[in-house]
Amino acid sequence: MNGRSALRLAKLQEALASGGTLHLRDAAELCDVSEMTIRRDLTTQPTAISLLGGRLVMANYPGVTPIYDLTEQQASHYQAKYRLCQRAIAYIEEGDTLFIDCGSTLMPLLSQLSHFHELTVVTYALNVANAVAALPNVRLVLLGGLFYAASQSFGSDNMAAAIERLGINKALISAAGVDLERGVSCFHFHEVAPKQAAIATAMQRLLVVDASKFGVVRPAYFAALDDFDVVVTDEEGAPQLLKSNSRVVPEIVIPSVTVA
Amino acid sequence: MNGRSALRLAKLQEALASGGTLHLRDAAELCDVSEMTIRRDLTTQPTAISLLGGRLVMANYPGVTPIYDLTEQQASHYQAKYRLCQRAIAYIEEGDTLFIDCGSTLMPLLSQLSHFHELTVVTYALNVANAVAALPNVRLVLLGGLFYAASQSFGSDNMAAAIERLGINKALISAAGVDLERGVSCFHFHEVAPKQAAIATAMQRLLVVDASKFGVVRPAYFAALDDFDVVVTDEEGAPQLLKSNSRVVPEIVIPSVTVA
DNA sequence: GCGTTAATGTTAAAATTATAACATTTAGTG
DNA sequence: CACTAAATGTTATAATTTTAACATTAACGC
Repeated sequence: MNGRSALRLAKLQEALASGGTLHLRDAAELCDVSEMTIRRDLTTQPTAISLLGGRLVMANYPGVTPIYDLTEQQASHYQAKYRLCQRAIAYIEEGDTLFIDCGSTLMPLLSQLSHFHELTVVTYALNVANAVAALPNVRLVLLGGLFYAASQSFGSDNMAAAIERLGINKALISAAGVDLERGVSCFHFHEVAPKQAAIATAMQRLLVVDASKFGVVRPAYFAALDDFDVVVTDEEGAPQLLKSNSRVVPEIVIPSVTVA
Repeated sequence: MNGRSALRLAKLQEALASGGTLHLRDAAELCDVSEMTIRRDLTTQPTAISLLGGRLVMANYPGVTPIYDLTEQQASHYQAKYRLCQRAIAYIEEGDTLFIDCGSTLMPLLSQLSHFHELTVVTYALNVANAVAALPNVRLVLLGGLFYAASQSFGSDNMAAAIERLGINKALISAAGVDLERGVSCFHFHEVAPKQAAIATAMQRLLVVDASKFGVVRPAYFAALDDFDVVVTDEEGAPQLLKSNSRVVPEIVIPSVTVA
C-alpha cells in the first residue's frame, strides 16, 4: 500500500528535518515496522532521505550530505580549486576583515581560515556562511535579503549600503567570466551590487578565478579587470591566455598576477 | 608522527568543506595511504570529520549530520515538538508571510511547509534558513548581521527597521520562559529586537512553547503574554499550570490557548 | 650504524549492513 | 467467505565495514 509508505517517509523526514541522523533500527521502531520495510520505502518511493551506512540522513540538506560521493576525479578537480585558494590565502593576514564572494570557488579557502587567531568574514552567500559558522575563531557577518537558490546567496536593496558601513579590509571576489576588453562578469544580476560595493569599499581587491574563465563573458558585468589589485589564478600561462583571447589590449596593464 | 596525521585530516577536511561525502577508499587514495591509516587518524586526532558507514562526512556542518544519532528517546522527545508544531501549522494559510523565530522549537514546522503552494518565510536564524532554503515553494528572506553561535542567529542594529519594512502576516515566536506576571523571555539579548519588531509588525502573533517553559523566567524579557493573539502549547493543563505558577493574575486574560 | 619507537601496512576475524528469496499478513473484490 | 494481490515480515546469504593483531617501514637519538 503506497499511501502508508509515504506516510512513514513523511514521519521520518520530519524527524530528520532539524538535522541529525536516525539509525535504521530506530526508524523502524519509530514507524513500528521492520527495517526491511523502511529499506523498501526508501528504494520504492522518491524521497529526500538517503541511507548512509545504516543511518538515515537528509540528502538535500544544503551543502550537507548529498547523494553523490566525491569521486577521485571530483577530488582531483577539487585539487585545482584547492591550489587556487592556497595562493589566495597567502594574502590573508591575522585580524583581517574579509569579504568572501558567493560561488564554489572560495569554499576551499574557508576551512583554512581556522589556522588564524582572529578574523572577520563578511558574506552574502549561505554556503559560505554555513562553512564559516562552524569556525569558532572567525566572526561572521551575513548580509541578508531575499534568497536566490541558483547562487545560494542573498540580495537586497540596501546591501551596498550595508557593505559600505563595514570596514572591509580585503575583498575576495570570484567571477564566471574574465575578459580584458569586456571586463569581469558573473551569471546573476543580484550579485552585481554586493560585488561592486565590496570592490568600492575594500582596501585590497583580489580576483580569484581559475584560468578556464579567461576570455569568457557572462551576462552580468560588474568590474573592469584593473579594478582589482591582485588577480589570483592557477595556470602559468594565464596572463598570456588572457591577452591572446581578447583583441587589442596594449594599454591595459594587468595587475600583479600571482602564479606559483 | 602526529603532524602528518593532522595534515591528512586538514586535506580531507578541505575536500569535504564544500559539502559532500568521501568514501574511505577515495580518502585513502587521495592521501596516498591505506584506509587503516585514515581510520586511525580519525580515531586518534580530534576532528570535525566523522565516519558514517565507510564514508567521511563533516560532523559539525550546521544542522547537518551531527555525530549524535537520534536515539529513541530523542525521537520521542521530538514527537512532542512535532505535535506542538502540528498545532501551530493549523494557523498557517496559503500565501502567508511568516516570521519564524530562532531556536529548535519551530524546526519541525519547516518541513511541513512543503505542503503549501506558496509561502514566504522571514527569519534571522541560520538553522531555519538552511531548512527553508531546501524548500522550492517557499521564498526565504534572511535578516543578516553578526552571527551568534549560541542561538545560531544573527543580530544587527537595523534589524527592527528591516522587519518593519516587510509585510509580515503571522509571527511565530518561541520562548525559553513564560510567566504570567514576568512575561515572556529568552536567553539571548540580541534576540529581543527582532522578536519585538516581529510582534509589533505582524498581523497575527503566535507564541509557540511547550508547557515546560511555563512559570520560568529567563534573562531577556521581550513581551507580555497578552501581546500574543494565540498561545500554542502541548499540554492539556497548560493554562492552569500557567496560572498556578504565578501569584496573582485575576485581570490578565489568557488569549485563545490551543489545546488538542 | 644500531637500536628504539612511532607510524603505517597487511591480514584475518568479527560485526554490521545489504540483498534476495520466500513466508505471512492484510486489504480489497466478487 | 474465499480469492487475489499488495504489503510486510522472516530468514539466509552476500557484501561491506569495523576491529584487532601482528608485520613492516620510516624516523630519531646516541
